[in-house]
Formats: sequence, structure tokens, C-alpha cells
Amino acid sequence: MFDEIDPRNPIPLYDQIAARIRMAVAAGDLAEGAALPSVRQLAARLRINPATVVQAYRVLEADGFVEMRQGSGTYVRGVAADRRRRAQEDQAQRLARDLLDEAAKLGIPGEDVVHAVKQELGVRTR
Amino acid sequence: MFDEIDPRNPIPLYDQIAARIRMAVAAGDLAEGAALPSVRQLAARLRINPATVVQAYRVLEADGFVEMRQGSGTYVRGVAADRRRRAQEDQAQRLARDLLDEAAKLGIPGEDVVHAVKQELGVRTR
DNA sequence: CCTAGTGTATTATTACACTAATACACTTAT
DNA sequence: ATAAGTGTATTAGTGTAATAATACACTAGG
Repeated sequence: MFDEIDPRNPIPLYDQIAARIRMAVAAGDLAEGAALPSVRQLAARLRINPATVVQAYRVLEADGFVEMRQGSGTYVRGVAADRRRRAQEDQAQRLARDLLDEAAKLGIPGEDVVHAVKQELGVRTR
Repeated sequence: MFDEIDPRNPIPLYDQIAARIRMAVAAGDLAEGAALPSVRQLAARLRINPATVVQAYRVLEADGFVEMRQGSGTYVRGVAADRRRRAQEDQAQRLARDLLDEAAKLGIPGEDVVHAVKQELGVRTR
């Protein structure tokens, strides 16, 4: 599950880690209540600093995906599926807003953006 | 036209400047061949370093919006409308790609993104 | 010519993000 | 109690982006 983590990737390590775990949760590979590897375990496995793993876990905690319990471990949070779904939609909305802001700054019509997103999505699901 | 430039804004100064000019060009406030303020003029007016203005102009030049002539000045480039249109579409594509990357990282389905963008666009054009 | 004004290039400076290091506090099971 | 394992907190190192400073090269007009 963490085999894709790569320090040479320009995406920050903690982001890569968080992304992997998010996907695992979304895919159901990590069920509610499941324990994540400990900060030190995962750090050792990835040969990175524990603090970096902590940062990844913190991001997930801020999103409500995970709960860190001092002295015990980090666990997948049991949020109702529809609640998580709602959170996803909110995030999608934020991303869309940012995108359109950026596009407006470049003078690109919103319709172009929609079209480009659709096309790009088509390419990926092919 | 440059009254909105603000050093406290987290968006880089050169980006803010470039955005303003891009919009002015798109809106037709700056016609083909029009001279932009000189690097030093604009820097003095905004009380920032000339090099920062240069960076802004460079961004615009890379996009083909503007042409810098050493010893002479910086001018709005007369690109055919369809050529500029093409550039816009390319940029839209790039933005879309980045957006979907980001969404994937968060485990958000592409369809959600498309939906969110459409909705957000609807709100704006209302 | 030559001078004033233009963009150009190179090099600091500064701020911030990322990663790491290290010491601390809590939990759990023995 | 205690030992091993967990997250927590603070601090430091590293790289990079943004801005600034300064000296250079070109252009145009007198």
C-alpha cells in the first residue's frame, strides 16, 4: 500500500502518504477502527523521519479520516459513509471554485474549463 | 488598472500584475501594439522592485501576450484571435489535469469534480 | 555621438515549506 | 511498577520560490 511513496516525487512525502491512506479508506481496504501502522513503524519502512509520517497523519486527522490516540495508535475513524461522501463533495466544490478563480485570472471562459475537465476525465477512464 | 496590486496578498506580485494585464488585454482595454508601462515606471508606481515587474512581463511573454523589446519597451502582441484561443484551451487543459490530480489525491471521483465545476459555473453566470 | 530610457542578467535576501532530529508524555500489557 | 510502544512538541537543517539590488546592454531621439 505504501510502495508508491517516492522521495524523488516533487509531491511532498506527507501528501503522498496521506493520499495512499485516503484511497485505501475509500476503497474499503482500511475498515473503520483499523489501526494504521505506527508512526515509527511506517517511518522505518519508508526510511523517512517519523515526524514526516506524523504530518501525514495530522492531515488525515484534520479531514476527519483518522484519529490519533496518544500512547495507543492511529485509527481509521468511523464516519458514516454519507457523511464522508458529503465531505468529498464539499472538497470537490472548493477545488472547482479555486479552478475557476485561476481560470478567470487567465481570462479563460468557464465553458472551456468544463470542456477540458470532461475531456481530461475521458482520457483517464479510458 | 493596477490599483488592486497588493503585496500582502499571498498571490505573488508578479502573478497579480500578469493577471491584471491579461484581463485588460482580454477585455480590449489594451489593444494590439499598445505599450505597457516600462519596467521602472510600473515598479515605481507600485513601489516594488523592477525585477518583479520583469518577472510579470516574462510570464506574459511566455504566453505570447506581450513582446519585450530591449531598449524600447514592452508591447501588447498582436496574436491572431484563434491563436490566443488555442493558448487558452491549452491552459485550460493544464488546469483540468492539475485539478483531477488533486482530486484523485483526495479520493474524489472525477464525476464529482465535473459536477462541482458545472454547478460552480452556474452560480457565477447567474 | 551621447544621453536618457528601455529591457537583461546575475546575484543577494527573505520567507516559507518540507524533512529531520531529539526529548517528552501518555497507554498498554506484563 | 515497569518496559516497550504509542503519539506530541520543539527545534534545526535544507531547498526553493519570491522579491530585491545592482550592474550591464541595447534603442531611440536630440
